Amino acid sequence: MPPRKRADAVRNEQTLLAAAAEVFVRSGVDAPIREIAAAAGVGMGTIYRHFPTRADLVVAVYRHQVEACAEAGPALLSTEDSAVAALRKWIDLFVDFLVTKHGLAGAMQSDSSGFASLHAYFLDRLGPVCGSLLDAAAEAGEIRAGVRPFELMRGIGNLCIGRDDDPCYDPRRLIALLLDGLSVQQ
Amino acid sequence: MPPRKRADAVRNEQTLLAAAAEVFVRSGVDAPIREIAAAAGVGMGTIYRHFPTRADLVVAVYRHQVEACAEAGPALLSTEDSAVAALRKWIDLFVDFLVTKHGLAGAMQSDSSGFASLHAYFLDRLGPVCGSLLDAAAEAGEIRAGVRPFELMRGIGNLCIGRDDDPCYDPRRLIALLLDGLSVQQ
DNA sequence: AACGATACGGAGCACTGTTCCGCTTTGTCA
DNA sequence: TGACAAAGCGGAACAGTGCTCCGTATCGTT
Repeated sequence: MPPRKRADAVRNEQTLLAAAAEVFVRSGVDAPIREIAAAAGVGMGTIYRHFPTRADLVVAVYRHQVEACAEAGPALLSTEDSAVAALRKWIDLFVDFLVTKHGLAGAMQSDSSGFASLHAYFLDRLGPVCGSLLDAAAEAGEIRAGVRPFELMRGIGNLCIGRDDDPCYDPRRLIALLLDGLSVQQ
Repeated sequence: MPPRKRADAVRNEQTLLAAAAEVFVRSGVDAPIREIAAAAGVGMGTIYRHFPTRADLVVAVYRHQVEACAEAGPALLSTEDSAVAALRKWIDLFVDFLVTKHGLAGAMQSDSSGFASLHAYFLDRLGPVCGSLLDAAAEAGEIRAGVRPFELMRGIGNLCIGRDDDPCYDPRRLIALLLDGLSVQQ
């Protein structure tokens, strides 16, 4: 059995995951390793030790983000003033996460089978969370009922496609529109 | 009206197109500029003057290859011993060309409209050439009749997908099989 | 406290895209 | 033909990047 990991190693890994996620959102998944290292406040060697290839890092960030996103759902629901506010904040996190996700798809041209399993994991983990946020907001009468979580997630995902091509295209603006349309009415 | 191009400039452009095509086949469309320049026996500055961006170069090579491929059809038919030999050699050229084509698709993530028109050009120009080779071989009784050119081109194109991923995957071997199957029988 | 084992940092190397400018070749015009 | 702009060429030089390697620092254990 392998010896337990050193405390600083675990700490660095967490820091890296968080920093890389931020950098990916800001500069895309092709951001220079140096930039990620700087953001995390570690040396490049540290990154390469934890994540030998870029794909390793992206995958790890992906899983980490799925987890964070999943945990944020209930947390926001108990923190925010209204269910719809929680939903909005959650979707904000979700959009950040999609950047990594789309970058991942690009970084995985070869191993598309591994990607499929990650995608399944993503749906299983996040679908219920999104569902409970929707339910809460619907029960509170803040949005219309009957919106299916997978539908919404899929739609938001699609709105986020191709964001790099055109700096004038801001998915968040459209998503905001979508959410406004969700508000109960008619 | 712009002054006529200098003789050495046109010569260099042709040399470059031919050299780049070779290098693309050997090293992919992401081959270093230096490598292409060396293969063509010119300086890097020359490449950048003729083709400011990599996409420009790839597109130019693409058109050049389509043209060469189209002209090679009739030429092979009159040079080779049999129609089927001409067909085989032509398909060999065609496969080389597909490398550029697939690389092009990758290099054109953004401008997909331009890509579509190039693809149409490709079909219009090469379909009839392939058709006449097939007809000649069929008439000579060297292959079975009834194979549609677009079908064959499409099939070969698909066999060439994903060749970089796996060094063990050699599309030409499969294509040879396909051609053997084409030989008249039954 | 002492001492391996483990992990860290970042200088250094290799390779790449891209620019820029002195030099060469070409075409033209007297 | 010879001279002379203009057009074109080459490749050194710069900047940015991935990745390695090893001296140093930190950790956990005894």
